[in-house]
Amino acid sequence: MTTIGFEPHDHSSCVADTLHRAEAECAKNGLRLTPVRRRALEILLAEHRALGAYDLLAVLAEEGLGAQPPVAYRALDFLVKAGFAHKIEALNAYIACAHLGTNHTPAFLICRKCKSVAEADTAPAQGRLGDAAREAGFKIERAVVEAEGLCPHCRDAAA
Amino acid sequence: MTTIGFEPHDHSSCVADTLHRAEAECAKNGLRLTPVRRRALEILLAEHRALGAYDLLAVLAEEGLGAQPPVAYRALDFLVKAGFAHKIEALNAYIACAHLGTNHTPAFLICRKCKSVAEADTAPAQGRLGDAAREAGFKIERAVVEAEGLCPHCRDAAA
DNA sequence: AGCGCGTATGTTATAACATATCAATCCGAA
DNA sequence: TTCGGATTGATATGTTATAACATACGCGCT
Repeated sequence: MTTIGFEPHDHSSCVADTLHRAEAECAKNGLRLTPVRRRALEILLAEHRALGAYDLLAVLAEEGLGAQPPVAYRALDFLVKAGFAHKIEALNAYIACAHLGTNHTPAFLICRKCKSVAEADTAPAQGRLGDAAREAGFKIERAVVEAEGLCPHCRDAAA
Repeated sequence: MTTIGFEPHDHSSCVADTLHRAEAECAKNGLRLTPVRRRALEILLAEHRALGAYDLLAVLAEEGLGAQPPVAYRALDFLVKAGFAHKIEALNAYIACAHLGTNHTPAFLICRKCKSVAEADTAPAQGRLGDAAREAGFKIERAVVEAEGLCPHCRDAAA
């Protein structure tokens, strides 16, 4: 699976594509992509960066889609549960899923300079972490894998 | 490297041992293990669980070692920077390092039931995550690897 | 001793992130 | 069409983290 986020790409189609997939998923699973939820996903999709709940809320509020924290948190909760977005624990922030539709365990590469975030896929439970867990008798249900550092662009700029 | 946290072990020596190593590290590197810092480390060491900054603060406050948030955050900041403690991002909480002195990239196994946390070591930058990063041209500086699930004990209890 | 400097602490206030609760409303299924 | 679950609206509050500024302490220097 490719790592999406740092490479140049056709972003408008990347956005439209994800929205379509999300709609299809909802139709299939009886979920409702309501206006707030849909708009929240669009806002997250607008950038390959993580947005804080209150950043999202600010945009929604401007558009009259709700002004209180629960509005943003409910929308984010829905998107995360549906697999349309992920929470970046190291940033307490949220990002649209870049691999929507594929069954995946996300891993993130977070640039500390420009704040862009790429979503890779590393199946951590099958690697060394899985080995360590097996050895300890631990049953992994969810894995958080986040790497912080410099993206290709900022790395070149620093050199 | 072994995974410390779930197995029965001589905890009082595990605590004393870590404190000694921390003192040695400080002496070697010109760091100061002041009363608040030392006590904070002891408090974290008391359990193989993660404590919130305010949990730590409550204990420190009881003992007259400071009553305001910055006291706890400064102590935690020192311990983390010195490598004596780690932050568990998925819990917004802190835990004493179980492998103090060894040069390591920690990975955590977090039991969602009993909240115990084991520290493993998986060198994630050399596994699949490292491969993905290399492929993307990303330079990893820090990696957060945290698995949530059931520890051996709670797993057995559930079955 | 007195001074200068850097580290650590004390204290207030506030920023940033997140959830509880309860009432009102929507919308599909029976 | 009415019931019930899902969604939204709104207020309040809980939790985690940091900004900002003042003060105290340790230590080398003269």
